[in-house]
Amino acid sequence: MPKTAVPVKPRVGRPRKLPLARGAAAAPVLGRERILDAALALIDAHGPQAFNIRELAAQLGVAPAAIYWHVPSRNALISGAAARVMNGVADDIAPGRWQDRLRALLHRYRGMLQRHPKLAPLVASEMLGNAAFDAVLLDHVVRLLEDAGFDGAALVDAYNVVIAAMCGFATLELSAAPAEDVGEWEAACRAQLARVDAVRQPALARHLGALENKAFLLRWSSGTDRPLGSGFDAWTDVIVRGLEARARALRRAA
Amino acid sequence: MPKTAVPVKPRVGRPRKLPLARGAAAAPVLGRERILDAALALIDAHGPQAFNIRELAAQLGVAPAAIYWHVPSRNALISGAAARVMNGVADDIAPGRWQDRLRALLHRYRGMLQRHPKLAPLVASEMLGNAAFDAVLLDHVVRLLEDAGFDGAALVDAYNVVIAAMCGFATLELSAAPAEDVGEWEAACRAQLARVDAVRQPALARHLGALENKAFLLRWSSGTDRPLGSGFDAWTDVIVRGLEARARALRRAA
DNA sequence: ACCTGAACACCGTTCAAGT
DNA sequence: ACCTGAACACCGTTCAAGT
Repeated sequence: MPKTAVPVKPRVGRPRKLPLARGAAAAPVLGRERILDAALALIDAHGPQAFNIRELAAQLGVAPAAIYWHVPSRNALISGAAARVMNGVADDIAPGRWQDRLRALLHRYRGMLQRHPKLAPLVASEMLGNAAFDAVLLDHVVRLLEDAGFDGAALVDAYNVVIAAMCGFATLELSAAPAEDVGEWEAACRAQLARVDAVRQPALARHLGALENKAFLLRWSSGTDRPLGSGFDAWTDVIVRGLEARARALRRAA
Repeated sequence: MPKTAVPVKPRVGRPRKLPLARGAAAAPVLGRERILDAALALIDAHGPQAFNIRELAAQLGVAPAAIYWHVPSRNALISGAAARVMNGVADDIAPGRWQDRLRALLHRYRGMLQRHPKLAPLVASEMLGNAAFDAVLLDHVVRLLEDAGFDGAALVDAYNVVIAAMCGFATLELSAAPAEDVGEWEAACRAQLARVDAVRQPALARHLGALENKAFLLRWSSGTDRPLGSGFDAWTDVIVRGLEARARALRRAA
């Protein structure tokens, strides 16, 4: 939501840190790092929708306009906070079979989202919107796909599969319900469940008891309250087995 | 971003359509349907971030406040528009092997997002946030999983896998880059690519040419301009093969 | 270099009042 | 029942001015 007071305006841009004049030390009370830390804390607490610069400034004991000397926009703050969370997902992944490394990667990503669930609906889009990707992560992915036997165009496709697999399940699992009304939301979900027609949706009706509050679109608790652990294990299992089978099939065709 | 003028206020609620008094026909110029149509058109055009009620009202030739007689909030408008897009994804899926039906489902969902790419970053979260799920879709999913041999808790897990698979790839593929600056964005991406270190990220560097602008996190064109068709085919292939293999493994263990 | 005060141009939402 | 006018309480962002 870009609301510009004056539509036509030169960009702000990051200030380049000039070396301090010797002796004259102007204590930099704010600084980009401190701002991003505080922004991440606020977003973790109330979600990106409710995040606003005036509260951030108050939290930092500073005038709202001060933020803009270090960061060009609210969006950049959200992206920056998301990037800070993303970085390091792929560090310290133990060597081993490519299957195990892939599983470790998926678990790492999910763990990161579990620590920052409010970011779940954003990370996918922010990941793309962020030119600052984690090169270590991508190198890991490419290497494990080489080990799996992919190459050339097939490796590119498999790479996209892995990235999508990384984001896919965890994002859905941890995206929270609308925080507006708690009980009202649960009631609406239960009402929908009760409306399932055993005649028109027989298969669904058969398994409704098992699915209730444990399945996407049929649950009201979020992934933070009720983790879908076995579902996530199934997810990694399907991805790994699928990549194995596809690699075999491609090798056979070649 | 709930900004309430008066924080404590009773809810608005949907108006119940009373039968018109005979003769006295007050032409209902607005109506929930017409509003949602216009809202969807605006969101398709400029994205959910830029969507605002005042423009919607202007588009409908009406005062902004008039909207609130039919719809309780801006969020409800976005959810409603998203729901309208979602509905019917699973209609007219041809009978056949469960593998083919699953593939058809994934293609349907992607096709829907391709027609409404601006909704891509939302649909996942709106799907969850929306108590009005598409029962036909869910019944389809459960039925094909029964046919694949899943049952009980394993079926619940597999169900979650299928839903995540449906949203996973297409959402990433069609989530657009920040619309702010076009060329600047591409330049930033290219700069990142150039910064990949052949020594520290050797595997990534080896395939960088093939990945450039064709892979998640390494592309600047969106899925609307450059569809990742072969990547999506790989995705469905991996999911189907993975589910096949998992079903076999579970059967063997039982 | 870094921050403040005050303003501008927007918002979503409400409320009384009209018809 | 349905819509308008006008207001309220917020926003992000800018700009001149301070230090």
